[in-house]
Amino acid sequence: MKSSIRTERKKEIISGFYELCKRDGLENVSIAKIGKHLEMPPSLIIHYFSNKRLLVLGLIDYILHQYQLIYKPIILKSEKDSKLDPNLLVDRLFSREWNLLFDDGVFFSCYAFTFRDSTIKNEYKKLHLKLRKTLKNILDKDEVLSSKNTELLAEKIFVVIEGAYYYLSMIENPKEYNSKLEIFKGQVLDLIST
Amino acid sequence: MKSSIRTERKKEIISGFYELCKRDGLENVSIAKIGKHLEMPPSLIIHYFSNKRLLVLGLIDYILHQYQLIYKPIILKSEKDSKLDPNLLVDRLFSREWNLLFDDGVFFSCYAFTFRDSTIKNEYKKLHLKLRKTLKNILDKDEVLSSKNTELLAEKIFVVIEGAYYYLSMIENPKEYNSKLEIFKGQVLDLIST
DNA sequence: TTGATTATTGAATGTTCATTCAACATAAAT
DNA sequence: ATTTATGTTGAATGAACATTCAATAATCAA
Repeated sequence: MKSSIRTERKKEIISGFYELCKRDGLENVSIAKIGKHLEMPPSLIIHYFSNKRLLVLGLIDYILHQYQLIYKPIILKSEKDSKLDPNLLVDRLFSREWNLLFDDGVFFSCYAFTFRDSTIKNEYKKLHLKLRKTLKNILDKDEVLSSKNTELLAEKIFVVIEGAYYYLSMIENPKEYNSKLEIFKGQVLDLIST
Repeated sequence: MKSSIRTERKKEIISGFYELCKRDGLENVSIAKIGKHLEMPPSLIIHYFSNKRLLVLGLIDYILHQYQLIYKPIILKSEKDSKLDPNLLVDRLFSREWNLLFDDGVFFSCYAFTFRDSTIKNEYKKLHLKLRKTLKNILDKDEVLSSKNTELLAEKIFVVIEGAYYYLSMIENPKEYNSKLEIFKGQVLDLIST
């Protein structure tokens, strides 16, 4: 199929774009650089993404997709089990897997676009809403919790996760990282159990 | 004094740089554009900041300084009062003043630099540490709280504030904004009172 | 096999970029 | 008054930029 070449190439370009952003920063990556990195002429990149704005939109799409993947194992786990194990849930919510899925620097650079592009802002919002709903569904499985306001609870848990993500991404020392991590995990467990 | 001209000019340039970042995004601001905006030749900008990296460092310095200003009224208030009023503290911690002090887009663009520049990362960390200490000092004023682990408490409060800042910056609808804000305020009050 | 569509190339476009430089202007120090 | 340091200007540099275009190659549908 011809369209698969197109799809594959687009993926390849975005992935190369992402790698260079990781290395050099979003503001230092040009179409020419991506071309050199992937050994293809810049005109081919323009052929698939007709201008740089669309290329950036493609990158943001990629980042948001990766972002979603963090929650996939949590969803799968909760589908299997009938009962909620709070400790396991919290472990997964705070797993370091996101560090493997996408680079923090690229993430925040993309997030910054949110403030000047309402299309991008809405994509971020849509994703956040979806993730909170997922968490609410997981919480609703628990007999004790389901009698409470799980929507509110999900909101409170999320703000800790997001704060922790921002905060922990600054810390390099593994010991310090883990001690902070335990604090935030405890904070979420307190929310669930009270 | 001659050095005051230098200081004033440097301030003027950073402030113009900041304004353009707000409007066009950090990645779209050039030295030439700043020059046009301030009606001065690009060579004068290079005269004060010898290259673009130093210019960006100047901007980050400015942003971090503004960031700090958010906490100034809280510190002043706590110096005056001998007793802690939790509601007032929370109101001030979540005041919308930061929106006046600096633009979210510029803030996150600068934050993204953290991941590729350890000098910048350390500046951010230093500031965070300082702010947490400030909060701990305020909490220690309270007789009841001072018997608890206020350092831990400050950590937990901060992660909610940082998460809320990230989260709320995406929400434009004032009604939605305020309802979320109340949730997070309540979350911090629960931390203080339990 | 032919014709149409898509993939790929490389050269060319004009613009903007950060930075340098030499010249001149202003103010401070002697 | 003269020297010295700093402020300011505008022109010039070459590199890098996004994007266009015409030409060729590969793949598909008929």
